[in-house]
Amino acid sequence: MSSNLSLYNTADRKISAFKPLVPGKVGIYLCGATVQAPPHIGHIRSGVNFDILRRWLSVSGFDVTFIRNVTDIDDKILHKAVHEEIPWWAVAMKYERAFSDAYAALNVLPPTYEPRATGHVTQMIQLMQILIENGAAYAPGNGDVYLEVRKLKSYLTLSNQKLDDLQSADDADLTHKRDPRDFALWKAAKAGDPSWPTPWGAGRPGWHLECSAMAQAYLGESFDIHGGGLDLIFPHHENEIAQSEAAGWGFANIWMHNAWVTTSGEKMSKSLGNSLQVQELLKRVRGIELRWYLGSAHYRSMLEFSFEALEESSINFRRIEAFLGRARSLLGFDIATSINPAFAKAMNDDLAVPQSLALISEWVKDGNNAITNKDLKTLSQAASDVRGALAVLGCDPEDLAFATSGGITSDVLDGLIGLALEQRTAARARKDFAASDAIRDQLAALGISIEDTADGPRWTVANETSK
RNA sequence: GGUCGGAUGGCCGAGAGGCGAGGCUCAGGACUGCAAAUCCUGCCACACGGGUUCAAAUCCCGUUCCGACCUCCA
Repeated sequence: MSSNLSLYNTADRKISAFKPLVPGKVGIYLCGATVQAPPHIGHIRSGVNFDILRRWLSVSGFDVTFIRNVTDIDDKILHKAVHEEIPWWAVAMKYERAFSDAYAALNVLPPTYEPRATGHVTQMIQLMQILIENGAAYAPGNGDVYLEVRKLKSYLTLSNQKLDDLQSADDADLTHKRDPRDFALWKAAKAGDPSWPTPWGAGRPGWHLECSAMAQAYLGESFDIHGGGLDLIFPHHENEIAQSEAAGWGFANIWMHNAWVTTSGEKMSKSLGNSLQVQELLKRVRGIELRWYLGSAHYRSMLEFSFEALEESSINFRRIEAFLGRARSLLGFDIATSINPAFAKAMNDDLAVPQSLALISEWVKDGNNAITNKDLKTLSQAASDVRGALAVLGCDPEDLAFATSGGITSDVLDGLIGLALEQRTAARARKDFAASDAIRDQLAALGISIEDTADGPRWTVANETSK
């Protein structure tokens, strides 16, 4: 198996050939959600972008182990628990479910493993033990444990900053810290908060520790790719690197970061209220359409959100979907999936999805022409190239993840609508267009659109969400 | 103050020295009883000022504007 994949690495800000640590295998760790609110499209864009990476690696022949964690304990969750008057773990479960539902609706594959922070306290304690033994971390005795960043031989290499240039935090408390920039691996228990016992006192994990511990637990001391949103570069990923390298681990080879969904040029703001939550947008467009939109820009480019752009993108997708529907009925068999070399070349170039979309448009055009020309060979190839590309992008309309109704069988529907269409065809034959148009209008009122083709009428059910 | 990124046609969105990616919208045309779908044609953009080059959206210098991060963040 060989791959020509090149990826951009935040660490050196260059695109380089991807070389897995173990030939044929790839380990990926993606920072997942802190489950303290329902997911918005920014969260899910990250999920979609890395899902495309994962699917492409799999299609390229790699055996992929994909880890995406759940941060189920942190300050915000505790605050929310007080606010919602339910236990902290109930808050975490509630929003973890909301994320899982959103991922599923957009056909983001479940990770190979999806570890929760609270399930890996043992690994975190082990890591802290190593760090303290190595002299990299210290426990001042109050139950906190800190990493001493001044002692690190290299720190802030990912964000290319200098320790002394950082603005110091307003709330830096030097009661226990040796340096204001030392960060907490472990936080001493406060009254009423959940805590776990450790050799240094009871407490709960700091944000950064969990990822180092869980990445090592599932992927080993060194692994291939670590991903997350741009904003995680500092401090989160810097601190993960600090912890893991201070423990003597090689950690991540490649760092990949997805860009924002922006509104009016700015990082998505809360001023839009709940309207950009995944569940809200799914009332406007189908999951497959939302995914197509979120995946359509390059993962390192800002995606400027607007409802208009979302709608336009959906129209574009429906055109492709309609083509596959026509191709399938014309060919009379299920369309295969094939990987066109041009598509592979684009995807291998740091996941050039926008280029891939241009290719798909070309193939759809070729395929439509082939339908006109009754060139089934060209049609078959175009359709399978389109479907193969859509599958990698997670937008294959045939994917069971997007299956709609299992109710009335299509045979029954086809028969019923066929009856109406026979009447209409008869009316048209005798030039009774008033009657034929009436039938078409009545079907349209039911959400069924009719297209007259050279081979007779075709019907499709309009999308419930797009009428 | 430090670090990082951005500005491309009506809109979205690629490209990173040389044929105007692609989509959406709009206009015209073909096909059609009409419609729909499809196809064809058109709409010649790269923040500003200099420079390098036979050739610059792309490289260099300068300027303006916008944004992200600096210990809560996808």
